[in-house]
Amino acid sequence: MQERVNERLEARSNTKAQILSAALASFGTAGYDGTSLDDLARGLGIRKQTILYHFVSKRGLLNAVVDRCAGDLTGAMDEVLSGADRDWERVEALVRRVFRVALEQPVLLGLLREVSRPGSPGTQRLRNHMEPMMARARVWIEGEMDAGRMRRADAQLLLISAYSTVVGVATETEVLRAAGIEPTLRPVVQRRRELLNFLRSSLDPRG
Amino acid sequence: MQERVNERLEARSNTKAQILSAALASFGTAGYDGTSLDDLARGLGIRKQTILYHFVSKRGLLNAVVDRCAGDLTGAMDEVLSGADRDWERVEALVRRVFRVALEQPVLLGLLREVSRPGSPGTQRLRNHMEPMMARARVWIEGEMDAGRMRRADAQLLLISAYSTVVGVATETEVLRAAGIEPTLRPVVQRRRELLNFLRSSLDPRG
DNA sequence: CAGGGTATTTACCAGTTGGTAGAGAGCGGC
DNA sequence: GCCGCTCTCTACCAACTGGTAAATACCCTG
Repeated sequence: MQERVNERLEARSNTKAQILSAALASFGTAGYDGTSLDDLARGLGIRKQTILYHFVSKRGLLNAVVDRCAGDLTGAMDEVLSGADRDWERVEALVRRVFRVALEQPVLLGLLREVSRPGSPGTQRLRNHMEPMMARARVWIEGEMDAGRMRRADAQLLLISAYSTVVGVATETEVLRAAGIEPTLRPVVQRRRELLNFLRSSLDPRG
Repeated sequence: MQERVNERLEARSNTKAQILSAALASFGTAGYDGTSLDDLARGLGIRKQTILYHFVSKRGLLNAVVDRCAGDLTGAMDEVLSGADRDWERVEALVRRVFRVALEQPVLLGLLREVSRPGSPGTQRLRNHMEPMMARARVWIEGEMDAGRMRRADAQLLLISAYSTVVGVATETEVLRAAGIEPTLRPVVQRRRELLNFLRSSLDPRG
């Protein structure tokens, strides 16, 4: 009995999850306006109304996609902020963890890029998700500064710079592909190193 | 008589130029798909068909906008590459000149961002414009390397990294605004400094 | 088997999209 | 005065957009 119920729940979340991941890919590559619900449905072999049944409206679909991505990101950050790493090691772990998400889910970067555009629907929603996490990171960093374990700097500006670097990776990957270069890890790793260097020189008291 | 002709030519290029700059702003902020010709025309107090008369199709309008922006960029780079600066000074002048364009025309950054998206119409056209200039810069840099005036490095990857940084400035400015921070020059200048540091450490033989 | 929730479908719609056809206005040259 | 060129307009359209309403298939429970 319970087994049956699980089966149905799985089936439900299967369709819903498929829509969600297809929408993520489409929003991230073609953009919100460039995504048509009809095309999306056709690609999945279903009817558009099935999408609307699960997500009410196109906007609702975007919200769900943003929620999922923001969850992945804040989840990853949360993991590190609840972990054992301390001081500079924690900053480094944070950066590496976020980059790992980006590498595992390249489409997520595309969405982040799309949704970072001012005036884009979803910007506000993403911000609502990220703000508490950013505030938490900021408070922690400023605490470290007060304790003398990190050099004094504008924490918020630092965070924004880091965020931009991550989103910039998306752009760079695309430019690489446009330039006819097979996307490799190299530039991404280089970006990560640059960011770490920048943060170290700004924060690490030994730096 | 000639005066009259000039008047008419001015009038023509006036309307056309107005459409062009309005389209640049709209494509750069709302995106290509998010831009409606009707809205664009309404904003200019003209009819959509006037736009289509001048640019044949929406795609043609985008092409014209991309052409203009690419012209501004390659023009600026050309200026430096034809200038008197040599060796590392020339690299620095190049970076500063491109950043100046970006600061003078923030909308241009928005378009660059929009058009950098893979699959976006206009990507190919932008590439066609930028490629010769990039190739020229690359050849020059590699020549400097061969002559021992610059340290050996992957010139193409360096150029792409630089390009991404410039486009990243657009993203960053937007993120700043989204974060409620009045956009100032500071982060832009900081990005420029970072890029220059990166290039110097990669290229300058003096370290 | 009857009833009820869940999921997916068909049928339909009003508004908007980019684009075509063609008329008219304003101008200089003959 | 009329022609021809450039420019802008009105009128119209087929295709597509996101979204509503309602029918139907499916499955579990009673």
